[in-house]
Amino acid sequence: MTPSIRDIAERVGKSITTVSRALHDYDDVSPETKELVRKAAEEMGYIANRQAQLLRQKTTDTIGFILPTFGPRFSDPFFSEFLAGIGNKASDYGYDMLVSTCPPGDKEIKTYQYEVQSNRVDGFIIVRTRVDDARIKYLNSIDFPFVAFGRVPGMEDIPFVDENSELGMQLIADYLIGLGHRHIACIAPSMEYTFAVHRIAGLKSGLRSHGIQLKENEILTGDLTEKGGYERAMELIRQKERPTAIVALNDLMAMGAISAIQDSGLTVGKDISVTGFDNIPSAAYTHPPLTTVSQPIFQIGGMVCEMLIQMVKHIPLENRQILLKPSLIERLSTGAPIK
Amino acid sequence: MTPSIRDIAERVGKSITTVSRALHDYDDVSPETKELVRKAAEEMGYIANRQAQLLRQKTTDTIGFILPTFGPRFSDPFFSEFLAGIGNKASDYGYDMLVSTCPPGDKEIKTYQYEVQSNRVDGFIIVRTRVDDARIKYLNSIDFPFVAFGRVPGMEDIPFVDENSELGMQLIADYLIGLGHRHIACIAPSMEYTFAVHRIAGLKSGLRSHGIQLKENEILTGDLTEKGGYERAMELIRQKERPTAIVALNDLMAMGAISAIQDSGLTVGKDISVTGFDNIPSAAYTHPPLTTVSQPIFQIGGMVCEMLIQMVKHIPLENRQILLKPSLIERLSTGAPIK
DNA sequence: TTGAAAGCGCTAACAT
DNA sequence: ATGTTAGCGCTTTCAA
Repeated sequence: MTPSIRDIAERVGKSITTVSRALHDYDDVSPETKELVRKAAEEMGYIANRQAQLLRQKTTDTIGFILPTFGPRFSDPFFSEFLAGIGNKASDYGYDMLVSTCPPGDKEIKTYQYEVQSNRVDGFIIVRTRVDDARIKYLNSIDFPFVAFGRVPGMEDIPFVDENSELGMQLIADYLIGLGHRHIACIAPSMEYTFAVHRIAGLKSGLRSHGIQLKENEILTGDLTEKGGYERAMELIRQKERPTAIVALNDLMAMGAISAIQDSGLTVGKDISVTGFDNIPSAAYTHPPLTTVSQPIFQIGGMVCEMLIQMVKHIPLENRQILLKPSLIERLSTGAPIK
Repeated sequence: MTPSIRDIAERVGKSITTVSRALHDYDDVSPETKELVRKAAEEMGYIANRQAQLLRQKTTDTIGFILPTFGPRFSDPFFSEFLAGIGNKASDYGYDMLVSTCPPGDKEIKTYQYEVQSNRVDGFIIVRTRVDDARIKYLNSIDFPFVAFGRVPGMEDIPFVDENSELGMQLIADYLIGLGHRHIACIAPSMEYTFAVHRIAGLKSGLRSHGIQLKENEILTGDLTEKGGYERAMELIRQKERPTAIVALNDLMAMGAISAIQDSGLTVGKDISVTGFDNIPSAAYTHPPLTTVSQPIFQIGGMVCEMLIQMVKHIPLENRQILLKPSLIERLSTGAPIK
C-alpha cells in the first residue's frame, strides 16, 4: 500500500497534524521536526493522496478540456499540438488535465455540466469558439472559470487568446493581389465558427481595399479536413470561369485543394495558387510547399492554460484578452497567375 | 453551491444513508422513497461529488494517458485520433481520462509514479511501446493495471493491442517486388520502438522470401515526422545507386520522402516509389496519393480503453492480447520502376 | 511548537 | 425499510 500521512506520523512519533504542517512548510513547526518528517516521507516514498487533499480543499487542481470530436477519424494535428501546449504548462504548475471527447451538439453542455457539478475540474479551456457558443454561455451563466482560444461576438469581456486572423487574411489578400490575382475564391468551414467569420471578414476587407469584391458564391463551405478542401476545390476547378487563387481557411483544407488541383492535371502555384492558415508542420512538405499564415498553436495552448490557472488561483491577470499578430509564410503554392 | 446528498436528505426528510442507497438503487429502499429521492435529486440538479465518492471507494474511475511529447511542435495526427478513440470509449463506461504530457526520458517514470501514488488514476494506457520500456517495467513491478498499444519483446504476457506489422510490411514487400522493384531502401525511426523492430523484421523477411537482402546501410534513421522523412530521403536520392523504392515506417515520414523526391525533380511512383504505414487521412491527399498499410487507430484506442476498464473492474478478459490483421492500401505513390 | 478534534461528501457495516 | 456510526486521507481551526 501507498503510505499515508498517518504512517509517517507513527514512524516519527508525531501527530498527523504536525506531519501535515511540516510537509507544507508551515513556520510553526520546528526545523528539526520538519527535517525528520521530510526524511521519513522521502524514505517511505510518500505522495499525498490527491483525492483526499482536494476534497478537503474544495479544489481539484485540474484543468478540463473537452475535445469537440467529429466522427471516427478525428486526426487533426491542430489538437495534438494544442493539447501538448496545455499539458506542458499545466504540469509546470502542478495541474492535471482532464480530457473528454464529445461531438458538438446537445449532449455537449451535459458533459460540461457533469464535470462542473461533480467537482472534477477547476476550470475549462474552450477551443474553436462558435458564434453562438452554448459552452461559453453556460460557463458564463454559472460563473465558472474558463479561457477560450478564440473570440465570441457579442461577448466582449470573456478571457481569451486569439490570433488576429482578420489581419492574417489581409496579409494573404495583399500578397495575392500583389502577385496579380484578381479572381480569388475561398474554401471555408461552417460560419458557426468565429474564426471563420473573422477570416472571411479579413479576406473581404483585404480584397476590398484593392477594389475587389469577394462574392458570396465564391465562398464554398466544407469540412475542416483534407476531404472538405478537396471536394470544394474540385467544384471551383470545374467552374467555367475558374479562380486563379484559392484561399483555404486552414492548412488541412488547403492540402486537399492542392490535391484536387493536381488530380485535375493543373499546376499549383501556376494555374491556381493556394493558401492555407495555421502553418502546421505538414504545410512545409506539401508539393509545392504551402503559403500560409503562422499560428503558434503550442504556445497558445500554454498561454491559455496559464491564464486559466491564474484565474482559478485568483491571481489577477495583467491581460485577460490577448490578440496575437500573425505573420505570412510565403512558400511556393502561390505565384503569379497565368494570363 | 452545488447541492450535496445532505441537502436532498433534508428536503425529503430522510437520512443521508437512505438517500445514498436510493440513488444507487439498493433494493432495501422502498419504491416510494426511491421515487421521492430521485425526484428531489433531479429537481435540485444533484450530481454526486466525485472526489468524495471516489475517496470513499478507493477508486478513481479515471484512465491515465501520458503523451510522449517530442519538442514544441507535437502535432502528430496519430495522437489526436488515438485520444479520441480512448475518450469515446471511456465516456461510454463513465470513465474519465487524465492526460499528461512528458517527453520520453528519466522524468517519465516520475510522472507515472506521481499519478499512481497520488491516486489519480486506476490504470494506464501506454502508447508506442519501446524495446526496453521503463514505463511497462515500472507498472509491472508494482502490479498496476495498464494496457499497451504495441508489444514489448521479452515481456510476452502483458495485455496489449497491436497490429501485425510484420505481416503489413510483408504485404508491402510482396507488392513492391511484384511491381518489379529490386533496390529498396527504408526510412525508420529509432529502433528503440518495438513497432520499428517489427516492421523492419517484416520488411526484411518479406524481401528475403523473394531472394532479396535488405542491407543495414539501406535503413536510414530519422524522426517520425515529415522532416525526418524528407532529410533521410534526400540522402537516399543523392546516393550514386539510388533505390527505386523507399519504404517509410509511417505516413508522416513517407510524406516527407515524397516531398524530397519532388524537390529533386523526380517523379514519385515512377522514378521512385514510396510507401507509408498507418493510413492517416492525409495519406489519401498527397500527390500522388500514398500507398500504405491501414491501421485503425481510432478503433485501437477504443479497444485498449475497453480492455483496461475491464481489468480495473476485475472483469476477466476473454482476450488480453490482440493482434490485428493489416491490409494494404494501394494508391499511386508506387509503380513499376523505370529501367 | 505541538496535538486533539472537526469535517470535506460520500459509502457501508451494523444496528433497529 | 431506515437510521446510526465510522471512516476514506487529508487540512485547519482551536486549545494547550
